[in-house]
Amino acid sequence: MIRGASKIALDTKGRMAIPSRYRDALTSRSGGKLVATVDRECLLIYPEPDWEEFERNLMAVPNVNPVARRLQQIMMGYATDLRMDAHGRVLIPKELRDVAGLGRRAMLLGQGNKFELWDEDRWNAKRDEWFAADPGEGLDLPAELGTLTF
Amino acid sequence: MIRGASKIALDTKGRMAIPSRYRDALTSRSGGKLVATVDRECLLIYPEPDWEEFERNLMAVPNVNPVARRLQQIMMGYATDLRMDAHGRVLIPKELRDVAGLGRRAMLLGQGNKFELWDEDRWNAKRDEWFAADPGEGLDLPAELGTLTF
DNA sequence: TCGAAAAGTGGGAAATTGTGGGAGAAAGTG
DNA sequence: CACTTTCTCCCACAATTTCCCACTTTTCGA
Repeated sequence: MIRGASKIALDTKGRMAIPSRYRDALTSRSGGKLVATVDRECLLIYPEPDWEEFERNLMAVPNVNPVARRLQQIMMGYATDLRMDAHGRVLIPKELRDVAGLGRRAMLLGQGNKFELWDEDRWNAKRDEWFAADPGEGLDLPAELGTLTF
Repeated sequence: MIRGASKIALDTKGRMAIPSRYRDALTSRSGGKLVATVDRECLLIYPEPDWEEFERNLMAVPNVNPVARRLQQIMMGYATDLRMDAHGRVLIPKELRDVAGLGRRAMLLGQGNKFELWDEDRWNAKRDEWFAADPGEGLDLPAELGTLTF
């Protein structure tokens, strides 16, 4: 499982060094091939096989529903192949950086089968907002959460 | 079961010595492999197998629910593998120290299947606040607490 | 109460990882 | 077709991590 947080820098060309602790796993899983796409506030970066699986599920959703259709358009539309270079870096295309508001300082978060890439300031704000929120606030917890023990 | 409180120091590199009374147990349980993540005000440090179990439960929660999604993002996103060195120390990554406000003096608390790691000042303040609070304040005790006898 | 062993702490230095930037190749544009 | 922009492949330096050794403090037994 991919996990862990790393503070990283995007250089002026938009390149990002994948933290070395992930590199071997990514190389053996997909030969270093990754797919990036956009989410609401950040980018998602999948090892290629995991993306393909998600893509199949995404496109299988009947798209007469306008919400489903738009999700497909955005996630598929922005999905871009990435390849690690010799130093373990990938180039994040400008189009994706713009959508996610990615500046020079970024945060890479492991999320099981994928990474999330956030602009650092945006992520910190989001996290603080969550921590500051009243714990009782989340009224509509899914049933599964009620039984979750830390 | 992991229990007990220890006052410990983080050195300038962010290393923390695991109290020796835990080391044998941790070594035999997981080869000294640990996973640290963040909670609201402190860090949580699990033996790797215990983390993996929690992780499975956490990621099994459907993440269309925004509360569940954010919990996953933060706990999974910050979950970082640690390894004890030859002296029984682990390096707490800067990203985690920053979130938990960990300075030089810290408090390590056994919590059954995991440790909590607090900045000492923050812990003392929290503890005093908790002791000072009106005992009847927590009105909606879960049923399980009602049957608990000290 | 002393001495030895264990535990806790600090820091040097090599190895690894992260970051920046040059220059040629390729692609897009008028 | 000439020109600009973007992409790749390098090399070089900076920062971090890891490994090691040394010293101080505490614990425990004789």
